[in-house]
Amino acid sequence: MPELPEVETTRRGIAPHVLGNAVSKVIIRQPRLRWPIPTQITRSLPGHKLLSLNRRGKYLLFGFAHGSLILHLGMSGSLRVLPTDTPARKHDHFDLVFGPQCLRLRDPRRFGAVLWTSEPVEQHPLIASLGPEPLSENFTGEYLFKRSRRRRIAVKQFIMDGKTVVGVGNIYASEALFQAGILPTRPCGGISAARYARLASTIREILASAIESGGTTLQDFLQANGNPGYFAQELQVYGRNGESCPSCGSAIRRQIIAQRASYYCTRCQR
DNA sequence: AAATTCTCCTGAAGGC
DNA sequence: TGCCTTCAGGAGAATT
Repeated sequence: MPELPEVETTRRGIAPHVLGNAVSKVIIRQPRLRWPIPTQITRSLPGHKLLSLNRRGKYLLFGFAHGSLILHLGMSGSLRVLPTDTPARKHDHFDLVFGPQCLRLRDPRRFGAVLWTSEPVEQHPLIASLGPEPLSENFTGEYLFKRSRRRRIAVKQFIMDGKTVVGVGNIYASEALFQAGILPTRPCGGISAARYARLASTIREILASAIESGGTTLQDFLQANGNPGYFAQELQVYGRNGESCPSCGSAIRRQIIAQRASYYCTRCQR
């Protein structure tokens, strides 16, 4: 599923194929994603050149002179650059056609989104309320410490909240907490500044290294084979219920926290 | 304000 | 083989 590193990998993968090119056509096969795809873009986009392709959290932002297309991959979405005449398969809901090549959105579970705004994109409600980028300067242990005071939710929930920091999904939350030695159920408001400093570092490191080796995922993406994530092998605790902790050897535990499967070592994480 | 629950959807996996 | 049930999951919306 697309986590922040995979969205970034996607962005880097498709950018050279579409940036600077003019949209020739927009195809909406299934408008019912998380929100309806605005049909106006079939009329308003053709003829316009794609000027920028940025990422904010897990949102991809396609910049045009007269507005921005906001795209989210949800949990099963993928984007591919294909020859425009490639027959659409099941779940291929949306095409942005650039002459001979098209950008195709496939999303079996339809948790993704395609939206349009003619305002500055950072003012869009979905974007405006987002927390800092985990790889930016603003994201520090001190920030996490301050934001968590007088709150009681589990620290795992806290770091998965997009208002706290963007891009930390269920998998990387478990991994970062393991690397930081913090119990995911611990109330966020009682964690020290020193431990948050370590957590901010592990979040940054994990996401950065995931992006770093995103090339492999990118290739799969270009090969259009819907391959599973490269990182499955790198994961220390996620999905490893009952297996031994790579650090101390004791059994990894699975526990549902806020309706999400969470994995941790009861010995290494306090 | 903060926390919790609900919701969208489909494919995979498990039970019988 | 096949049908039915359960579950996973990103994140905004609704509710407490």
